[in-house]
Amino acid sequence: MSMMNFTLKQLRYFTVAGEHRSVTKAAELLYVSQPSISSAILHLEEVTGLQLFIRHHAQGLSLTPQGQQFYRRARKLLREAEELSQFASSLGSDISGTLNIVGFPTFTSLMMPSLIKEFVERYPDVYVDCQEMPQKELIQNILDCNYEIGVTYDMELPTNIEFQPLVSLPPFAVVSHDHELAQRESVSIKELADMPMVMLDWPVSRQYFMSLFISRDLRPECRYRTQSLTMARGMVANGFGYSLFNMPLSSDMALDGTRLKAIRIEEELTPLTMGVVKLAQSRTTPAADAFIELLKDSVSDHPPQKATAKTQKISA
Amino acid sequence: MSMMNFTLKQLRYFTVAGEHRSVTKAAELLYVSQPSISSAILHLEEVTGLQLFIRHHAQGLSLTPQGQQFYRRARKLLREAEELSQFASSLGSDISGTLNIVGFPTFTSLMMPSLIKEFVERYPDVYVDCQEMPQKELIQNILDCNYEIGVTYDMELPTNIEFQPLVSLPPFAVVSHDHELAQRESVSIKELADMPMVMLDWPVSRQYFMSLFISRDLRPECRYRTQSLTMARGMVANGFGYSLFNMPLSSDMALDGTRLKAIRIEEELTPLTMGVVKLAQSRTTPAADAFIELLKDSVSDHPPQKATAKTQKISA
DNA sequence: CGGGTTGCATTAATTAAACTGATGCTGAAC
DNA sequence: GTTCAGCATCAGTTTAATTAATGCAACCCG
Repeated sequence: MSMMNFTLKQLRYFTVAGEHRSVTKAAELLYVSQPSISSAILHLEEVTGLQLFIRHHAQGLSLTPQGQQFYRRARKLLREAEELSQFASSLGSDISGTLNIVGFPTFTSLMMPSLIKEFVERYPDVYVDCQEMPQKELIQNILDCNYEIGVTYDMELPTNIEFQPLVSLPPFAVVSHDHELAQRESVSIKELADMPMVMLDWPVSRQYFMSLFISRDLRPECRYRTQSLTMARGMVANGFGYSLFNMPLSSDMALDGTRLKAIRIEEELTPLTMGVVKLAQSRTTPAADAFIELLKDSVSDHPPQKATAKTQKISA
Repeated sequence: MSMMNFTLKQLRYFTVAGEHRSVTKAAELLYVSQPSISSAILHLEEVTGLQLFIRHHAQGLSLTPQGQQFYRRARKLLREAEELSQFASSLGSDISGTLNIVGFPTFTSLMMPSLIKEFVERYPDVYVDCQEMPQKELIQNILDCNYEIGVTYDMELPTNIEFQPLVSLPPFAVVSHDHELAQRESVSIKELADMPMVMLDWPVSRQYFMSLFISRDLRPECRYRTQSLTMARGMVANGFGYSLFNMPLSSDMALDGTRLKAIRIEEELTPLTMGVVKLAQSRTTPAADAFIELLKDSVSDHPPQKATAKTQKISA
């Protein structure tokens, strides 16, 4: 198999010789010796079995009819090789092509749509593919190079994943507007431990929320669990209990119209850090660099909350 | 200029490694050593400036997003190179492509249309380009390789033109149906010399017709000249004089309806030989070979006149 | 018609490139 | 922690490309 017994260089030598009807001229133009051209042509004639040129003694060459047909196709191939070469260099320098992003569910649905919109407006040559999925799967996809960058929490990351922190998200409590805590300005974690809790049950965030209690030798009254953020909001708003979030509420209304309220927690709890993950060993594409830059700008302009937030501010 | 710092072989090594996510596997499949694959990939990464693969220690490679994009284009180029290779081998073996023919005017208009029709019916993959032009120009075009084969007379041929005789065409006289010779079965060249003649004035045929007289120390009464065969027929049919032809009349009627008659010449005159010309040094394409074969068959089945014709038979 | 010229092919020697076997190195698996 | 898998590196070798010099055959010109 693989009958390509010729090289691009030989094709190039051949075409230039064909264009100028001269081996000698081609050698001059290509800055090589005349026998190099000659042998390239002979080699092509050898492997194709065609007579590509007629040699007019003392006055150059001319392409045979077969040679002309072969010439056209050879030129085409060389053009395409050149295009590949330019494509490769544009891949390394232009902000274009496809950018594959994967993000942690809550954050992604909340932040990415507007962010991607701004990004593609600024860089219209980029096509963005953005998916959301749980942490474990996300990391696996980054490891497998299915996605170039991920946007998620600094949790359960293997050593060969590089994490670039974007924003620090301390947890806060959420209650319904008629909850006993609704009028309080702040609440302690110790108080919360005795109240019924609605647990947002993502694989990694659950462990995090649990650790907030356990590190203080507390045990939350974890009465309800759900994997849906919308569901959790609804349950809290309907008075099932409080919940702990670390992404801003964005709206104080649950899907059924009942209302929520965010309450600061008095203790300084270890925040979750949201950031960009990628393979440590992989260079980023220009498109990914640009996206990360935009992400940083976006976070510093409109922080979901301040990176070092002591007090809690929830955007309406 | 010319940034193609890679070879087809390197692209091939790269793509196979990409497909199998393994340098080692690619080396096995391609029957080369593992460092060969490795260095090809490194070279490509060098010249493109891209990181094509991520090396997972002890468990192969995977293509980076950039690597995937480069891979697709590389595969495309390799496919096209393979196609070029196959195209070249089909050029040398298939009866297909374009066949350029050039012919001497009278013969071409008379014989080629039906011949080409039969040819393309038998070999539908061939596109035939057939032109007619005077001898000098025809030969120049053959020398310049603008046409692969020519169909013409064995006259004024340079040494590096190869001539393959097809049919011998002795000249005959043509007169109007009410000419004084019209009822004669034959006429001598000596008689004709004193009669008014209509000369078909092609560059080479004129010299030939003149030589028929001059070699016998005769001088024709060359009253009228024309470069148009149709015109010559018309003038003869209208009684301007006789003419000498060597291609069959094919029809005994001139364009205006007046009639012609062919008369055998008593002397055995040196015939013109019609044949195929091509560059001596050039191999013929399969299509040209097939065409020449058909030409030979056609001539031997329906000879314009017998190659050694003594008596004159004119097809209606 | 012969010497000079032109231009491709050939040759032999050189240089560059590709290839190989062996070894090193690093993370993964057990 | 030890072994294993798998890519990179190295040094030596084989192969291919390149070159300067020469050969050769037709064209050109006086």
